[in-house]
Amino acid sequence: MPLIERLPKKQRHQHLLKLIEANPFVTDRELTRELKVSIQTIRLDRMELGIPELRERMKQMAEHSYDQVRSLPLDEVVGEVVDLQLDKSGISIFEIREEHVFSRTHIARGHYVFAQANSLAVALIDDEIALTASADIRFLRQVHLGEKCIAKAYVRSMNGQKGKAKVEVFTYVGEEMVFQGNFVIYRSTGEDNIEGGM
Amino acid sequence: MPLIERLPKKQRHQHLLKLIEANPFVTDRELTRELKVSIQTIRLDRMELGIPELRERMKQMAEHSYDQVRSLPLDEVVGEVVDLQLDKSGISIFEIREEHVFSRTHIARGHYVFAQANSLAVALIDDEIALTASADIRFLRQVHLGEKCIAKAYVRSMNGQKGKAKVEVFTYVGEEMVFQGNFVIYRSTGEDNIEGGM
DNA sequence: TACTGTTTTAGTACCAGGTTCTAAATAGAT
DNA sequence: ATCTATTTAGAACCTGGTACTAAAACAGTA
Repeated sequence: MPLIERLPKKQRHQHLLKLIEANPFVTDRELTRELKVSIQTIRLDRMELGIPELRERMKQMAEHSYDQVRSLPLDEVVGEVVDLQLDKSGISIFEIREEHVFSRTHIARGHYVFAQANSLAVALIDDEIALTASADIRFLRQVHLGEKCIAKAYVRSMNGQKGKAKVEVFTYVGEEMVFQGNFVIYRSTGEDNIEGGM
Repeated sequence: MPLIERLPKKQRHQHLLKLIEANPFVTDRELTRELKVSIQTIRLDRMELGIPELRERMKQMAEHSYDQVRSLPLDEVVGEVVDLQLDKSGISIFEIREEHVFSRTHIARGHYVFAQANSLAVALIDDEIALTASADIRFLRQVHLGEKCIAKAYVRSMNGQKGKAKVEVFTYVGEEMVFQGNFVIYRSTGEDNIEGGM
């Protein structure tokens, strides 16, 4: 019953975990070359650590991405739309996370706040294709990591079927307004009447 | 040489394509039950249609999602800055890919084009912290899947150390201007002199 | 030194989900 | 009937494993 000096195994386990995390596509055989142990040891280690075999790892990744892709169409909108009255008004919520901020300052990058507002403005328009033509925006104060942005959008005008819609968006964190934007959205009812737009 | 009535095969091919698209995780054996043909026929069909085996499909999906995750952290700046003269001008290139477009129309979502311009405008300012205060933007024409956006930014004015910088950005696809924006960027030289900004 | 227990290695059988190849059965048109 | 395309069958082989048995190598200790 060796009490001391049983570290190499634990160290190998750590090493193994790192190797597989670094490259989930590595086979057991490739790992033997890296860790200088037999393939059986690799397999025992994987069992102890609960790491599934290569094919299972790939399957899980594939299923994961498939689920994501399935839900991506919802991602045409940045932020979660919690209320939507087409051609009238809408509300969306967007939480600022690690990936949305400048790592140094933890302040949200402007384009995410813009993206939320833009997405909501576009979603509001009940039309085949709705694209942003122009926007006039103000960032009123910085938004920080962890803050929840609540964007409220209102359609201010709608001219005809081949026209532009004006949408005003206000984004709040709590009581404070952090962003304000006036969007002009092109609404094409199928025709090629767009001169510009996104 | 059967000239007529050779449709069942083509129909089966169509059916097969749809089944695999609907569920990429289906095995050949499962497909035999759906299509009422032998497993060899399924395999011949897959070959003719160039559809890889289940494991290869899963591997490709896994690699795809892995690549996506890998490339996300590079996103502090949207687009690749290819030229940068701090406080003067800069150029960045951004290729519109699948994940940047509306899946239905293949037109780029506006906020990506904005993000490229915004990122470049911020990168241009040689300061500790640079945040977008406001912007006035125009989307001049749609940008489509596969197009390369070349954004050129110029600093138009700079007032003092605690001031705002005005940056003008033009984005082109080839010769065509697709976006134009006037950004006001706050440059804080460490102090807390920002009233707003991203 | 011999005994004990852990750890590592080796080897075999087996599995899923295929590929590759050869060959036979079947269908359809002429 | 015959010719050709299509479909089916079967066997050998592949990868990257699992499951299991068994032997060796190591360590600590009595």
